Amino acid sequence: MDSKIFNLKSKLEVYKAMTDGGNFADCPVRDVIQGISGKWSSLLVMALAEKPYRFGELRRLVPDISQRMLTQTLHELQRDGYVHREVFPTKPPSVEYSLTDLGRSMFVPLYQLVQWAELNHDAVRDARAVFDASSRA
Amino acid sequence: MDSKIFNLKSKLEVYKAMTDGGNFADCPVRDVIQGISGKWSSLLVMALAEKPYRFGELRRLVPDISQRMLTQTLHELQRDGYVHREVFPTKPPSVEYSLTDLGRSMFVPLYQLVQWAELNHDAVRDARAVFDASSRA
DNA sequence: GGTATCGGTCTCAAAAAGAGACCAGCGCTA
DNA sequence: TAGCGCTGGTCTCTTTTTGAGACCGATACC
Repeated sequence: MDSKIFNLKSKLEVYKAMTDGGNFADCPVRDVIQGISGKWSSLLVMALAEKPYRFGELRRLVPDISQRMLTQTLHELQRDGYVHREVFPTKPPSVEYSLTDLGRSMFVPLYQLVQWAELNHDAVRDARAVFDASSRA
Repeated sequence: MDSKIFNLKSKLEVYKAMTDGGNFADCPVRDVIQGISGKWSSLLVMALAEKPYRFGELRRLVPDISQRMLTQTLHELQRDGYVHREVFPTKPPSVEYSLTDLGRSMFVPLYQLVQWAELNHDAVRDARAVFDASSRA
């Protein structure tokens, strides 16, 4: 455990949490963050924050997700406790996905980040344009 | 453009923003979110929020990132305008990475999310344990 | 002359994701 | 009654992404 992070006397307690006091690999905060930073996770949470959706509805709502990844991402979100899955015994059976209390709680800071993205996507797009122009030169 | 999202009359403006009014594939907000939701992006931003770091320092600070992914992720963060890369003409040349104003601005909501993760990783761990136990049964 | 540091790139293998066929069970319709 | 579609998935195959590690030139140190 010869990590440098303790010697730095960082004032960012959360950063220390994210590194588990020097242990970057098996860190709980990184574990949680990586669970919600998947390619489709945040989008599905944003969708389900509005109202519960059924499997097929989500598939039509997000046309560019494969059925395989929709199943898998919902499964992960359910495993981590963000999403509740309920099967209704209709014919054919329908499955409804909804946010749990934990999911709604996580939605609050996620919403902040998405708001930031909405306010700043022009800046990011401009930065990319500048970068691409200067690297072509 | 026969998306269902407009018919839903969602009250979540940000969700509409994330879906670009029904266009899920080419949406600016999704574009920005996906740029910062990579496996290593948030961790590197958290590290650089503390202070600037050099390439080798980051590599030692995050031992489980490959040199290839460190290069690539820093490159993407620089392209999106979050990170500034400065080369110092020492022998051998050293390269310092630091957050830009845009990066520090994005750090604010990211920090909120990481704080949430720190406060709730027990709940997530418990949810996983319950889920795994019930799926083995 | 050998070895180490710097910040990378290159190649190859492994893992993850995407595309699309396929499934059972039921309702509808021709 | 034969066909077709809808449900929520799984299975297989291909393509993309990631990881592991060798290699690089220039320089400093011993």
